[in-house]
Amino acid sequence: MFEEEVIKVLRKKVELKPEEIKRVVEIPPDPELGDIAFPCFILSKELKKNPNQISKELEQEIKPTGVIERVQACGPYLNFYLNNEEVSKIILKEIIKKKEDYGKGEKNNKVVVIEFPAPNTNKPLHLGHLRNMALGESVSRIYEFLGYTVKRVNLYNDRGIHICKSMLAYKKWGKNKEPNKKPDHFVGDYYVLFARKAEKNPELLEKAQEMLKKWEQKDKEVRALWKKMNSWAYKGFNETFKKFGLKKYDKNYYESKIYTKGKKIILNGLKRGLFEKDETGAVIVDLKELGKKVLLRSDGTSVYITQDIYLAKKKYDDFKFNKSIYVVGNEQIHHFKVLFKILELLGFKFAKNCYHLSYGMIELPEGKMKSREGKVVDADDIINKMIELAEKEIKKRRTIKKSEKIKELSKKIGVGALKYYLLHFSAEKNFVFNPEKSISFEGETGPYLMYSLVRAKRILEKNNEKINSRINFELLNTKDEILLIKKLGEYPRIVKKAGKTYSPHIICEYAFNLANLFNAFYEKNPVLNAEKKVRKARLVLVQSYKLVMSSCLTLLGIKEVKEM
RNA sequence: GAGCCUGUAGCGUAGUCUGGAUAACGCGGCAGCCUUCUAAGCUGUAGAUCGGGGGUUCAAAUCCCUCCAGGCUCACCA
Repeated sequence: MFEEEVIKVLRKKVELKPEEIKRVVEIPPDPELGDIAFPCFILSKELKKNPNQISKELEQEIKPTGVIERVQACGPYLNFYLNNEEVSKIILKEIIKKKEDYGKGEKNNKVVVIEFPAPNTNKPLHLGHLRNMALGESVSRIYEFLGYTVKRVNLYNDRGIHICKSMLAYKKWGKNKEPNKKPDHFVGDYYVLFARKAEKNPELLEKAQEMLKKWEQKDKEVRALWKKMNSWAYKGFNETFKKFGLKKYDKNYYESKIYTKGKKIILNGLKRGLFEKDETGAVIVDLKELGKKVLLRSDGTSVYITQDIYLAKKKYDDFKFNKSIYVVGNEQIHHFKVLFKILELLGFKFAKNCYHLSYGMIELPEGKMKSREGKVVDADDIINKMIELAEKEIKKRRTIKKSEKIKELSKKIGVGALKYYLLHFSAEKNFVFNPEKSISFEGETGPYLMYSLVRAKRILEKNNEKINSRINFELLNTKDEILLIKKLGEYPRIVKKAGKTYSPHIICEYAFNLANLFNAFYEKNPVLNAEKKVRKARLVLVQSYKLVMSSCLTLLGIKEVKEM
């Protein structure tokens, strides 16, 4: 917001359009070098002058006004120093006034549909799903914060050969048992059992195929078993969703209900000459550089992308979205390129508003995760392990007596640490997860953020004065205070950027830097014991920090604690 | 064979879109800081030919070309 002031001043002295100035002005690498810098390189060609000389001349010509306190040339850069008191006043007043709404976008009427994590119902969720969910939930929250209406949807891959495998194993060896553990794990055990048995008895696979046929023919018995086992899976998933802190889904889609749909759309496309039939009778589309793709098999049945085409349109019919986000791993990049291209070919205008938010694989120290071989990090296991570790940490550091309180705290801290860890990488990166080393509670972590917030809350709690922004802003004049305030001022811009690039990691980084500055401030600047006027001023700063950090944590899906 | 993604201190990352000031942060090293609002914290210090090589530019981690390494993918699996 201070950039505009600088642009205004520069426009009067420089033959550049405001957009051109806006493009080149930057924040100096070191606060000592000022608040905003104008690099003079772009002028040197036209004026045929050394940029160092230009900046010197501009320094002489420009007189400080308003929030601009000082203008100084430094080599080819013209550095603008802002008046700290003015800056503090503008930023802090805004935060205190808007409270939780600081940084929020205006409510707009745009709808964002976001789909995640789209699990298969034959086995429990794993660490990859948690990355997916952390991303999906955070991006949802960021968009809500920016003023959009967000519709969270899930797609259950609830039919197919993989489901029949667990079903068959249960039928053969399950003895009609009811789940004696978390029900999705119970189902998953039969999937693993099937894989083990099928190694020696290849005919089991044929049996599973037969079962799938029966399922398709709506065989009563098979369908009943299918319903039963899927309901176990859903029950288990919902527990995990809840434990991981996902908000409710607005709509669930089920592959079993849509897998034959979409055929109409394809046949219609065929009629319009968008697609063609090959010699076997299959409907295909030639997407040139993206390759060819079968849309209907020669026997007229649908393939996976057929239902995706249907679902994309269904989502549009259901929500009239302005944006449709798919949170899906990077192994499906090509699939989504193809899907979106086909939607475009079909003439759906919403095609250009579809976005594949892809993310990288998580590997284990010993290599890739493989669910069939049991080489996976199970979602529930890792969540529970994190909670246990958090509990250990609490007991190490604090003496809290109530075990209920410890439980609640360790849950929030453990899950918070996990979420921060999963979100702090940029999404496209693969990373190796080492259960022993990866997640810590110190340094750049979720608990670090939570802890700094606890410190702020504690100060506010112990204070019994009214906090209002009618203070003397000049009193907030230490280096720590000024840096913290300026960082707080960046928040609205940061959220916008995170939304635009679907990047929760930008919030992570910002929140960490902010907490870092707060901790530095906390260390050297006593609040409650300060002289009255200074105390009042610092309380406003602490309150502002609390509001912004709290907001960051919400966007990351991390729950706050009162103590830790 | 082709396409996409990744490669930055011992380790883990940000910065790359939109080129600019001494390449930023965490972990781990080393040296300090708890009679003061919770030390899950703070301060200082060492540590980098930004995968290699070329090019464009006044200026390249960032743009272009090429090579190397890892990952993902390339019509009737989901």
